[in-house]
Order: sequence, then C-alpha cells, then structure tokens
Amino acid sequence: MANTKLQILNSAETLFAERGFNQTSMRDITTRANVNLASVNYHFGSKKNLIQAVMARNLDTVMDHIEQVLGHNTPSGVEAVLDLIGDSLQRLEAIRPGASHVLLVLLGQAYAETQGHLRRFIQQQYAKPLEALHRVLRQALPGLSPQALFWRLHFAMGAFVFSVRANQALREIAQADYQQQVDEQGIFAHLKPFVQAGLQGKAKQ
Amino acid sequence: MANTKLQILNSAETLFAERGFNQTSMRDITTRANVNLASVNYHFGSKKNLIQAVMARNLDTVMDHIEQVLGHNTPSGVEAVLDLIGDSLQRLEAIRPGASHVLLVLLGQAYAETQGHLRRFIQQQYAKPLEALHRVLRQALPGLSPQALFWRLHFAMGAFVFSVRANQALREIAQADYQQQVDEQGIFAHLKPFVQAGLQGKAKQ
DNA sequence: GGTTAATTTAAACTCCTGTTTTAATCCAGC
DNA sequence: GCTGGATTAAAACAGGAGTTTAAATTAACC
Repeated sequence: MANTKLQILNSAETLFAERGFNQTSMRDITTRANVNLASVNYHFGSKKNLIQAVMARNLDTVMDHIEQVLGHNTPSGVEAVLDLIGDSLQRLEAIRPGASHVLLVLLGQAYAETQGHLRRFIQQQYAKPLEALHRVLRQALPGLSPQALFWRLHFAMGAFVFSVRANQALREIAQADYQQQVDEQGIFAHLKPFVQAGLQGKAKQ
Repeated sequence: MANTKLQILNSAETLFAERGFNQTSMRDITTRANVNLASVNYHFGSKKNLIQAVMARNLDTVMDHIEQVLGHNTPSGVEAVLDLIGDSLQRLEAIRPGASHVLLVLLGQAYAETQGHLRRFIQQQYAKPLEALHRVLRQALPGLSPQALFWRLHFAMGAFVFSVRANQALREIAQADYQQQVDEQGIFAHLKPFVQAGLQGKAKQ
C-alpha cells in the first residue's frame, strides 16, 4: 500500500515533535506506525531523508502561502509582516490540526542542531519565499543596516524557535508559578510585541 | 595525578562547545585529553555528571559576580541589567579566555535539550542569583505583568542563546553575504539593542 | 491466470555508545 | 622498603543505533 509511506510520515512527525530527531529511533517510528522496520529505508532511503520529508510536508504549505501573498501585495510595516507569518501558520493549522506546533518544534530543532544539514535544506529549498520576506522586511525597517537586519532576524527567529522548543517545560513553569494556562496562540500573543519592538528598536550607538 | 580530572574537564569543555553534548562521546573526550576511557567514570561517575561539572565551572564565576553586585547595588533600568550580565561574562572571559563563548554555547544546549536535566540543574543550583536578576528586572519593567515578563525573559534568552548556538554558521553567512567580519562581542553589540527594545516594547493590546 | 515488478517481512550486520570489571601501577605514610 | 589506598590501564560488556540482505508476499499488467 502507499499507506505505509503516509503512516511513517505521520508517526515520525508526532515523535519528532515530542522527543526530537535524535531521541527518536527508527524502531520507535515503525512500531508506532505498525509497519516494518525496513520500510523506512525502502521508502525514504535514510533517516535523514525522512526528517527532510517531514519538514517539507509542513513547510511547503506555509511557504507557498507566503510566496503567494508576497506576489500580490507588499505588506507595509513590521507588524504586517509578522501577521503574514502568523496567518500562514494558522492556514497550516486549519489544514492539519496540530501541524503548526509540529512545524515550529521541528524548525527549532533544525536551527539548533549542530551539523545543520536541515538548515541548509531549508535555505536551499525555500530560497525564493525567504528572500521575498527579507525584501519586505528591509523596506519595513529602512533605518537598519543590512548587517543589523541580518542579526535581528536571527535573534527574532531565536526567540521564536526557543520559546516553542522549550514550550512544554515553559508552559509547566508558567502554570505552576503564575497559575497561568497558556496555549500555543497565547505564547504567540506574547511573542509578537517582543519581536516587533526588538526589530524596531534603534540600532546600537 | 589530579591532573587527569582537569584535563578531562578541559577536553570535554572544548568538544561540548564545538559539537554539542550528544555528538561528543566519552572516547572523543578521553582521546583528546590523553587519558584512559574509564577515568571519566572514575572521576565523575557518569557523562551526565561530567556535563554538569563543565557547566558549573563556568557558570559559578558568572553567577557569583552577579550575586555579589546585586547584593550591593540595584541597577536601575533594563540597560543596566543587561550590562551587568555582559560584564559578568567579560569577567569570566578575563579569567579563562574563550570561556564565555563556551558557557553561552553550553547554556544554549542546556535549554534546547529535550529532557532538560541540565535546565533543572541550573535552576536549582543558581536559584538565588537568578531570583535576584528577576527582581531587578521586575523593578526595571514595572509596566509588564508577571506573566508578560516571564515570557519576554525567555524570548530574550532564546534570542541570546540561539545566536550563540548558531554562531559559527551565522558568522560564515554574515561574512559571505555582507563581507562582514564578526566576533563574539560584535554579535553582543547587535543583540543588546534588540533585547532591550524587545523587553521594553509595550505589551500586547 | 501467469508473469513481473513492487512491496513487506524477519533477521542479521556493523558500528558506536556509556559503563563496568579486573588487574596493573603509582604514591604516600609508617 | 613495605603496605594499602588511590589511580590508571586494557579489555570486555550490554544495549541500541541505522542500514542491508534475501526471502516471502502482494499488487499490477498483459
């Protein structure tokens, strides 16, 4: 069946998001998917390829939307750009519930891993929409030098990615210390003003 | 010799910072240190304990300084708090060159790991200075609710930690794309205004 | 319906991991 | 100089990892 491939993809996606790439073995994946161990290598070639496939399935949706929107309008202002990203994630979430969380966790791991093969994969595979995003942000932040923008974008991504990565732990702490029930969107609501202010803050000196 | 323990510590520190905890095997460590494989378990008990020992050696210096300064003065304003952290890192750097970079990379990994045993270790071991830092930041940012401050602190840490974690890759990109030579302090110079603006940005709604 | 290709299966393979064991060696203190 | 605890050394251990193999099964096509 072509079902096997899909079951592997779903199983891997769930486990990757829960435990991370390295903490998830092929045996974990195939057991959960009720398929044979060797089928992963048969259908995907290697674990590395499977990781990229899981990544691509989620990121494609988001990047397609971003590319499409930026093809028509040019959002003005940092907030509009951040909203575009938020909207794209919500679109993914509508298509497959839970997928936006999964994607963010995977993204976090992709940028946190030492080797960086996933990071290269992303930058090559989605060069066009990423460049478009960079372009509108340059326009929205004319006061920043290219270097400053480069770093701030990565700081923003770091804040983003980190908050999702440590999501579970942080949510537990937040709940214990502040009796505060937090969901994914609640975190995003806190994140947006932070990133927006950080990007717009006046440059050094 | 008591030298063995120190050589292990130094070797592990270097390799952890370069490749990460999981990508560094005990054999890597002992080979580099020119000591026997079993000596790690003899002197430290386990790899997990070794990781904590490496962490503690660096974090102790920084936290001691922070605790001491906050015991005397109360810095007013976000910038002063950020400068205190920066100064503490520079102090560590003065004692052992390269150590501040190592510490930041280790911190990043500590907060990025899935299990989080290092995160718990840090929060227990350094509860007092961390609480003091939290206190002065509350005073410096009276407009933020406890919940908002909680999240922004973690966003800030994420930006911080991420930028150091992806340090090597980002520096290569920055150099290739912008002919920009960047060192550790150069990144910090970019980071400070971002975090400062992010922390001070007006809360949502 | 028989043939061929695609897929699934069970098992083994190879490599690497952290840890433990047991013997050898070192080095004080008497 | 000898004794006894501390340290180092070589080797093996036990378990888990990703991948490969070769046979069995299923599916598709003429």
